[in-house]
Amino acid sequence: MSIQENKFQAIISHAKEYGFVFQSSEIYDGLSAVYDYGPYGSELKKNIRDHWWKSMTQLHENIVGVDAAIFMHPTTWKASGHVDNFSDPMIDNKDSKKRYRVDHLIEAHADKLIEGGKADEAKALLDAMEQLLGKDDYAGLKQLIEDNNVVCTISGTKNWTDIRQFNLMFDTKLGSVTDEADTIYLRPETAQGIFVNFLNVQKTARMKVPFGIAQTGKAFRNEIVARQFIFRMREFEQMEMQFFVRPGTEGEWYKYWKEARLKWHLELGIPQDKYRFHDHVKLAFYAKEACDIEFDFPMGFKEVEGIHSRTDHDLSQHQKFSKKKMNYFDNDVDEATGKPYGNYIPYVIETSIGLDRMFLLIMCSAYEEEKWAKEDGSEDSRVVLHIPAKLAPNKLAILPLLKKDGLPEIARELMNECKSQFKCFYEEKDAIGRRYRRQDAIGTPFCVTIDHQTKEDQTVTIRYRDSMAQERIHISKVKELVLNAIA
RNA sequence: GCGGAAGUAGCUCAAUUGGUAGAGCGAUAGCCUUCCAAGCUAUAGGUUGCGGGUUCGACCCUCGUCUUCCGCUCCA
Repeated sequence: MSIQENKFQAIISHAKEYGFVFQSSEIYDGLSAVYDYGPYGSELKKNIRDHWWKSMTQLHENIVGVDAAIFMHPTTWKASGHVDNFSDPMIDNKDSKKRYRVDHLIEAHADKLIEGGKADEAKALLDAMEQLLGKDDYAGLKQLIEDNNVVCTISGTKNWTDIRQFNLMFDTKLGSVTDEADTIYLRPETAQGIFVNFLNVQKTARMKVPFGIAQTGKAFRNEIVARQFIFRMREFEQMEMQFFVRPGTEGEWYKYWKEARLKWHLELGIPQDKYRFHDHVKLAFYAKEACDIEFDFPMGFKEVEGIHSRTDHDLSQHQKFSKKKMNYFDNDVDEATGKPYGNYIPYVIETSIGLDRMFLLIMCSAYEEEKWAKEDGSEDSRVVLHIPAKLAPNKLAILPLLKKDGLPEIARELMNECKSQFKCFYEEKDAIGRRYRRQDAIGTPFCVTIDHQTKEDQTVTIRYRDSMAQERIHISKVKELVLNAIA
């Protein structure tokens, strides 16, 4: 195992040990690829979400939010393409370990038959396949594969597993009487909740193109292999913003958001060399341009965020399936014609970031094991999370040096003054150094210590997490100092 | 999903060819302490992942199962 993988394991252990992330339902042996956030994890996650939300909606006058339901009308997913594109029967060859889509496998075999001059057999095979696929008869399909001696191109054997359905989407029943219930899906992406509300939002918030709609929320995907901790989960949270633009301007807006989103990451103080763009070469059929922002995780560069130029595909699809006009009337004057741009379906630039991946990014970026020599020559060490102050679960730890002589009372006063402004942590137990270490381990950027001198001149020691430096400041300056750091 | 490895206290690990589990750290409650972990005392915490089998007796042998890790496979 490499050093990098060891570091990843250490981060996962640390996340559990200090109440950031637990495996779901751990007392029942866990649920694969599902995780829970603990006390500090839920704070950090909320802080990341809030920071993103604020940077989108508060700092952009032309972006507003929605909070669409997880349940959506089933037709939504027909329109989006998720029903048809992500529910394929799959089969594995046990010898080569290669997995095939059943239809691809049989079609490839039919092609070979045609090459061999057996067009009739090929047609019969494909017809039989269509029939069985239509009935979802997997046993029949497997029989068909075996009867026709379909072999794996790699191993050359026909040692097949049973056919399994791969469904990207989870389904459930709406309605209390199951018999009469319709199948509905847990959304596999939040974006469609924005698209179906496009006109509601545009009209009620009186938005003019170009404008954006932001949303954070849970999404659900059945992953074939879901590993790597919270990087790939079955239940996860997205932070998406769909930006609606006039057709023809999508290129410049794509460029704008590509730069703006990277800037958002860098402003958190994370080094630029940990990031890179990955421009998609193979584009989805509806996309004009697409790229990922990748981060250098311990397991390599991986996607954190995607920026996609999606044309008018989604809105057009919803117009087609819902039979409701998705037009926007643009009153701005086109200089070329001297007339308003008029009616059109806007094009969309999407920015989509995984909240859980951003959480992992922060943890990986922040985690450090430090070692140094003390004055007496012995070795000292600590584990510290250099979480950006504005995202840290606790902002300030308030620590009376001794739990007597009136020091706790002064500390409590400071606590009461600060706790409505930002998250504080109070502790009077154990040696001061140990208390500092505990706060380092959960990423608290500031500790303040109240001692006897505080009683004389109202100064306290403020201790900085990253440098471990200490300085004395007046107790009345503490709140301001922290507020400035997290603004 | 396939193959390999592993599962003992919150964590890291012990337990002599099978004789019904211990330590350190951590936690909690005190004590002592005037500014960077590892001072003192006490307490809590384990049907040895779970379920069968062999045996007088299983943490140890065996089968199944679950979970995790590694490799492969899949991934709008």
